[in-house]
Amino acid sequence: MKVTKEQSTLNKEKILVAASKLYREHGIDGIGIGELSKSVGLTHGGFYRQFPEGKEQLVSEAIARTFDEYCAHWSTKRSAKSIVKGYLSSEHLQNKQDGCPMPTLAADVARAGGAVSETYTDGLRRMLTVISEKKDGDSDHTSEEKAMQMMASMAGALMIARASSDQALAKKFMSSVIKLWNDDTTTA
Amino acid sequence: MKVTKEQSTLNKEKILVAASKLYREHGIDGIGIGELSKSVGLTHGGFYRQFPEGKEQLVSEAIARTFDEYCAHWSTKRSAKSIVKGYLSSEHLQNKQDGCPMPTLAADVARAGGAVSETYTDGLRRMLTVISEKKDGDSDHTSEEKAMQMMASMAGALMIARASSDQALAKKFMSSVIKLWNDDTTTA
DNA sequence: ATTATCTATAGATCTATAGATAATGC
DNA sequence: ATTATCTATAGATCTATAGATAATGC
Repeated sequence: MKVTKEQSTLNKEKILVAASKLYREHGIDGIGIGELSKSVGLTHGGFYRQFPEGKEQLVSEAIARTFDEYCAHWSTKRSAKSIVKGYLSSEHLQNKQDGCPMPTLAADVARAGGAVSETYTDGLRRMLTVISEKKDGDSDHTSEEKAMQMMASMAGALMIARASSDQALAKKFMSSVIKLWNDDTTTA
Repeated sequence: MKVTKEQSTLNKEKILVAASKLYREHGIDGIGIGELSKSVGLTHGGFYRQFPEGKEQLVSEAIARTFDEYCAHWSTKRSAKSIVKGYLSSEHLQNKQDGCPMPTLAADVARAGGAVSETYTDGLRRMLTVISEKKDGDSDHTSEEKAMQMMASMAGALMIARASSDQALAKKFMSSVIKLWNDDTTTA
């Protein structure tokens, strides 16, 4: 039953990766410790050795991982505009589990508060930093204010689009925000 | 035990009003039939006569009510800009239970799908209509595209602000979007 | 007689813990 | 000897249903 320390670390990794995806897909309350453990081939009893503080610890660590991953994805993009275009794509619309943690988890985090909210806030700051390092018009960086406007409008549009049962309406919300930043001429 | 038909209708109203508020505050999975019934002084057994199709019916009807209420609130505002200002206020930030159903419920609805998503989509369309009837610069109405951009950016900013444990960061997200629409000079 | 509500309960969850097990790592 | 995991279980939920109750409304 006992496994090597290396395997044990690997098991914790597997739990975090699975949690990160499953929380984005089904919400923080949508997945229990039992189902999560089973999804990586473990039982739920052993979970509490890996996460002695229980579910809140798991959620915090999984959210930190999710922002790591998502910031790394943005880092590969050349400009803020290309981030917006990729964000508001039908690929991202249909794929919650590997997508941005804002439209999927922000409401859950607002309800959870505590350590979860602090980890999340740290992730938001990291996302802002990534955008602010992108070029914007003449400037070699994007202002914090504009980065915030972009994040809010992208996250809102994708979240609304996912809630809509009307695909045409969903696409209109997404393309309206793409257009907002394509037609934009300010360099704040 | 049996009450008058009038009282019975009133009881259903009370359940819907309570559900509308509690869902915005705690999420759709955050309140059970038992707790909801108790909050209006009923037991959960009688719930299924009022809502024969169960929780999904309740959620759909409660969401329709929420949009009714929220659209009525917007209708009292003079301009699209005044809607934005009221939306991104600390009052709205702190008061989920009477606030807009986009930042609180859109992610839950995306997960729920089905009839809930259809009711929600209808509500989104009604919100668009209310904004589009507001003046915008020279024009006596606001374009659908601009209404969508406003809704997405407002909903995103408020949702992110509520998830943030840093109040200063929360306010910055909100004021960035207020500024986006105050500095705006286009009339699409 | 009809029916709105209540009581009681079934069957599935959920988080968390206790103690057993068995392999690692000293 | 230590410890990562498993088994079993406690105690709280959750949605939903069956049948009892008692007041309405014919």
